[in-house]
Amino acid sequence: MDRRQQKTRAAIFNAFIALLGNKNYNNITVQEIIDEANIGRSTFYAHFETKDDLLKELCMELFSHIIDSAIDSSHTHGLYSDNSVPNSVFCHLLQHLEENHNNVLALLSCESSEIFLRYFKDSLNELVRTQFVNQNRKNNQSLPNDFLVNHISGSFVEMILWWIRGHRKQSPTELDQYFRAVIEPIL
Amino acid sequence: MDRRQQKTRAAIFNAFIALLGNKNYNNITVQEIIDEANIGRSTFYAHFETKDDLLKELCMELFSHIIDSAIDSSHTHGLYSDNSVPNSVFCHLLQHLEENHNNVLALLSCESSEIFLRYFKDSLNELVRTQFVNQNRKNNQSLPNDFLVNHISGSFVEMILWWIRGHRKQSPTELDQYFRAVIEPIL
DNA sequence: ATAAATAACAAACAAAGCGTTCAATAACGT
DNA sequence: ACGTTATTGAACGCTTTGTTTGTTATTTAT
Repeated sequence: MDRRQQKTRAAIFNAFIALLGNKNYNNITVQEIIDEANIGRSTFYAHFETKDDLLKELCMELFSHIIDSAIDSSHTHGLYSDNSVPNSVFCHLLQHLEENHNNVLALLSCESSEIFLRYFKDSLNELVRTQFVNQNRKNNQSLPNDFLVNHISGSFVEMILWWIRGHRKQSPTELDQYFRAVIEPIL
Repeated sequence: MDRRQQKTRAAIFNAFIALLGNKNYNNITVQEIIDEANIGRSTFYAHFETKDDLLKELCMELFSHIIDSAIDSSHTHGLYSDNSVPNSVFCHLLQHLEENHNNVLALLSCESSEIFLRYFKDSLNELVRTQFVNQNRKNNQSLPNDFLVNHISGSFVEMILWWIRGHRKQSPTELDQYFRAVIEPIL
C-alpha cells in the first residue's frame, strides 16, 4: 500500500478519534475531520464514501485486532474451563484494553459510545460462542446455549462500561474476579 | 393543553417512530418527519427545537411510563426478596413490554436501538438501585453493590435485546425463569 | 535515473437540509 | 360570538454534503 495512503488514512482515523473525544458523532462534520486531519476535501472522499463508512472501517480495524489477540490467548488458556487458571481470556482482554495500544477505550468512553458497542458486542459474542463450542461443557442446564452466550458477552460489556463510567478504579485482575463471581456460578 | 397541540405532537411522535422502523436515526431528515406527520414545517419547530430534542422528549414520555408502572408493582411484589413469589418486578416489566401499549418495543427493535438503550438503561438502573436499598439484603459478598446493580439491570437489558433479535419466541414467564437462573445464584 | 502511474490538493459547484421569519388562515376555549 | 392561539406555506440565508477539475507532489517500476 502506498505510503501516502497509509499516512492519510491514519491521519483521518486519528482526527476522527480526537474529535469524538469532544463531541457527539452526529455533530461532527466531514469538514471538521478534514481540518483536524489537515488534508484536502477530495482526499477524504477518495478514502471513505461517507462519515458512516469511516466509522465502520475504524471499528473493523480496531475490534478485529482486539478479538484476534483474545483468540490467540484462548488457545493457551481457554475460557473458564479450568477453574484454577488465573488468566482467562477475559482477563487477557481486560489487560489488553487497559494497555490501550489501540484506541478502543477512547471510543468506548466517548459520548457516542453506543455506536461502537454494536461492533464490540458482535465481535465479543462471536468469541464467546466459539469458545463455548470448543470446550464441550456439560449442558445440564435448562437454559438455551444461545441465551447463555449472550448473557456472558453482554455482562462482560456491561462491566467494562461500568468500569469506564467509574473512571477505571479497578485493575483488570479485580474486574476478572468480579466477572467470575457472577458468571461461574451459572456454568 | 390545546387539542390541536396534542394531535400534532402525537402525529410527530408516530411519524418519527414509523420512520425509525425503516431507516437509521441519523439518516432521517426533519423534512421526512414533517411529510410523514403531514404538518407544516414551522409547526414542527414550534414543538421541538431539533431532531435530538424530539428524541429526548419521546424517550422521556415512553420510558417514564414503563418504569412508573414497574415501581408500582414493586410495592406489592418486591424485587426477588421472596423467592417463592412468581411475579417479580422484572416479570411485570416483561409482560408490560410484550403488551406494548406504548411503542417501546418498536424503538428497541429498530436500527438505531442503541440510542434508546441509553435512556432505558438509565431508568432501569435507577429502578434496580432503589429496589436494592429497599430490601436491605445481606451484603456478605465481595462484590461492590454498585457493580451488582449494574450487572442486574445490564443483564436484563441484554436479555431483552436477545429476545427481540430472536423474534420474541419466549413468553415473559420463560424469560423471567431464564433471568432468575442467572441472577438468583449470585444474590 | 527517468518515466509512467497514482495520490494529494485547492477551488468551485449544485443539491439538500437546517432553522427562522411572517402574514394569512383555521381551530380552540370560554 | 369573541378573543386567543396553533397551524400553515412560502421564502430566506446559511451550512453541509459529495463531486468535479486541473495541477502538483510522491511513489513505483523499469
